[in-house]
Amino acid sequence: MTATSTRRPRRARIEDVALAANVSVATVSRALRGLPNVAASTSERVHRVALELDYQPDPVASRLAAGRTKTVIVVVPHLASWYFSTVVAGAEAVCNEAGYDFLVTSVGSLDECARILDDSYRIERRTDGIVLVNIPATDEQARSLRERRVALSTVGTRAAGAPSVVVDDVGVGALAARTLVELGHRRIGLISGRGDDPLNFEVPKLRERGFAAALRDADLVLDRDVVVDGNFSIEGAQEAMATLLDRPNPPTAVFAMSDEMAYGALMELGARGLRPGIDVSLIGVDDHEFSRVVGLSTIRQRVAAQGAAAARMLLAALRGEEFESSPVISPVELVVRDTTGPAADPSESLRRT
Amino acid sequence: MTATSTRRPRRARIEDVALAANVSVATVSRALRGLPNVAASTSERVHRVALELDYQPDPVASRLAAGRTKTVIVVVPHLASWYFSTVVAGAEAVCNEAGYDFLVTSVGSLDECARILDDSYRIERRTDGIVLVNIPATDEQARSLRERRVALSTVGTRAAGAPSVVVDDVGVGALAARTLVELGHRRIGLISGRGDDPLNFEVPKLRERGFAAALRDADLVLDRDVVVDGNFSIEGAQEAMATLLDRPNPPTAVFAMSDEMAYGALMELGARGLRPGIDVSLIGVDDHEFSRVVGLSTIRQRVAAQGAAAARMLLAALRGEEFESSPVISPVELVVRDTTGPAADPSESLRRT
DNA sequence: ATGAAAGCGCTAACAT
DNA sequence: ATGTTAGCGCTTTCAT
Repeated sequence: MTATSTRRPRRARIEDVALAANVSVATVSRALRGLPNVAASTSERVHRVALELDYQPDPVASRLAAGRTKTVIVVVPHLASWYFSTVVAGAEAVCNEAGYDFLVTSVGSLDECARILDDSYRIERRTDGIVLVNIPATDEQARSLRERRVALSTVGTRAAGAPSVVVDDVGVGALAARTLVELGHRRIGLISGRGDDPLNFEVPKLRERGFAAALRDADLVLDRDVVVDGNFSIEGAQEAMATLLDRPNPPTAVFAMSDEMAYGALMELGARGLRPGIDVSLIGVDDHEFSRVVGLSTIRQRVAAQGAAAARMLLAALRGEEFESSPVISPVELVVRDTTGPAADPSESLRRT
Repeated sequence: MTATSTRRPRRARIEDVALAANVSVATVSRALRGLPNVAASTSERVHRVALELDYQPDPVASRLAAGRTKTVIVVVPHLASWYFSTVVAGAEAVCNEAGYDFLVTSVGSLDECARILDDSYRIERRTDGIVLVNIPATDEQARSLRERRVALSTVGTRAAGAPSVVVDDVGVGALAARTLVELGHRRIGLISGRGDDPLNFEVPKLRERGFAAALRDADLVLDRDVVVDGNFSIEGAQEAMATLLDRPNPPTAVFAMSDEMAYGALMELGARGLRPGIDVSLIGVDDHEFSRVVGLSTIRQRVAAQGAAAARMLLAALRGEEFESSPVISPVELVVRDTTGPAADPSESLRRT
C-alpha cells in the first residue's frame, strides 16, 4: 500500500473534544448544545476544537442518555397512493428541515396500527412523536401515548387531546351537492368510499352526511339506489358508475368522493359513449394533478399542506408549546372544469345517442 | 382517585427478567435473541418470565451496545411523485416485514444527498443500510459507506460494489422507437426528462440512446429539432408537445419518457383538436394507473417490485450474504392502448381538420 | 461557570 | 451452559 492508505483516525468522541479543549465532557456537551452556563470564551473554544476534530455526537448514545430520539414517525394506511404519499411528503419536508429523523410505516389494518401503538412496540423508545394519517386512535391509545410522553398529531381524524388537521368533510359533501344542484340536476348519484373499512371510515361518512343534507336543503332526497361504493379505487369506481348507469332511473350527475374514483367513473362514461359534463356531470375531490388532464371538475384540497401542518404542530408540541384543541381546518376550493354542466332537459333521454 | 388509577409498574428491564428467572442478564440476552449456548429449559423459563413481565428490549440501548440499528433509510429525490412513492412503498413493505425501522428522506439536490452520505451526518449510527433511489453515488461515497459498514443498494442507478435494480433503459427507448416505427412513422419526436439535472440524469440519457439507435436501425435519424425537454412533469411536457407541433415539420409520433409527461402531451393534443393515435401517436413509460383511464399506450415497468427488490438485496447484504455484482434487470412490457396508431398517409396534412 | 460521577439499558468478551 | 464485567458514548444531577 502507498501513501493513499491513510488510516483514518477513529471518530472523535466527546471525550476527545474535552481533552483537546481542556474542559470536562459535561462542558463540551453543554457548549455544543447551546445550553446556558458556559463562558462565551469556553464555548467558542469548544466549538473550534469540535470542528477541527470533526466531532459529531453519536445520535444513538445521546438518545439513550437523554431519552429523546429526535425522530418522528408517520403512520399511513398505504404509502403508494396519491393522497397518502403527498401527506407524507409534506410532513417529511418539515421534519427533516427541523433535523428530525423521519420514520414511516404503513399499516394495512387497525390491528397493525394497534401493534405499533401498543406498549410492547416501545414506540416511545423509537420516536418523540407520531403523526397518524387518516387513522383513528382510541382515547385509550391517545392516553397511553401521552403517558409515555410521545407527542401525537393527526390528519384526517381527531384524537383526544392531540392537535389535528382535517378538512371540513361535511362541507365538502355539501359543496359538491350544491354545485350539482345549481346546475339543475335533480337526481344525483354518489360514489362513496368504503364506509365499512375500519381504517379511514370517518371521511366517507362525513362527506355523505354533508352531501345528503345539502340535497335536502334543495328539497331532494339522496336515494339509496344511487349511492354505491367505489372503494376509493379507479376500478371500484368504474364498476360503481356502471351500477349507477344501469339503474332504471340513472342519475344525471354524480359526486365521486375522490378524484381517482372520478377517473374510474369517467372511464365507464367513455365506454358507454356518454359525454361527461353533457350527458352526465361528475365532480370529484382532491384536485389530483391528473384532473387537469381530463378536465375533471373537483373540490381541491391542499394535501401536502395538511401533512406539513400536522408535522409542524407535532414539533411545536415537542417544544412544549400548547396547542388549541380545536382541529385546524384545511381549506378546500371548488375547481370547475369540464365535467360539470347543466342538467339536460328532462324531456331528453339519457340513453346512448 | 379510585382503584382505576393503578400505578402501572415501571417497565421491566433486562435485569428484572434476569432476577425473576434466576439467571444472569447475559443469559437473558442470549435466550431472548435465540443465540446458542442456552439450555432449552433455561431458555423456556426466560421466555416465560419475559412474557409475564411484558419485557421488550429497549431498541436504543441495544443499538448502542451492539452497534447495529435494525434500521434502513431510503433516499429519494422527491417523495410526492408517483414513481418515487411507489418505489418507497415497495421497499417499506419489505423492511417493516423484516422488523426494520424505515427512515425516509428526500433530497432536492446532489448536495443534499452528499450531506447525508457525508461522514458528519453519522449515517452509520442511524441505519444499517441505505437504499438510493435514482441517485448516483460516487465511488468515493460507496467506499466510505462500506468502510463505515453501512450496506448499500440502489434502484435506477448503479453504485460501485453494491447490488442494484434497474430497468434496461436503453431497451426501453429502443422498444418505444420500434413500436412507433413499425406503425409506419418516419418522423418521431422525443419528450425527454431534463438530462441536465444532476439527480437522475442517467435514465433520460440511456433511454434516448436506445431510442436513437433503434431509429438508426430503421434508417431514420433522430432530428434534434424534435427532441425537447419535458422536465418529467405534466406542464413541462405540455409545453414540449406544443413546441414539437409548432415545428415546420412536426413529428407524427412522439415518445414521452414517462406517462406523466405523456399526459401533458395528450393535453396539448386535445387543445389543438388533434386526435391521439390518429393524428399523432404517443407512447409513454411506466404504466401509471391513470394510463388506462386515458388509453395511453406505454411501456410498463414494475415500480413497487423494484423498491422491494432493492430492499431485499439490502437486507440480504446485512445478513452477510454475497450478491452478484451485475444489476438485477427489472422487466418491462409493452402495453398497447389507444394512443398509438398507424402513420397517416404522408399525402394527408397533419393540420387541424 | 465548570467538573466528577452516576447512570441510560443493553451486548459481548472473557472467565468459569 | 452460565455468570461477571467492561464497555457503547452520551446527558445530567450534584458538587464546587
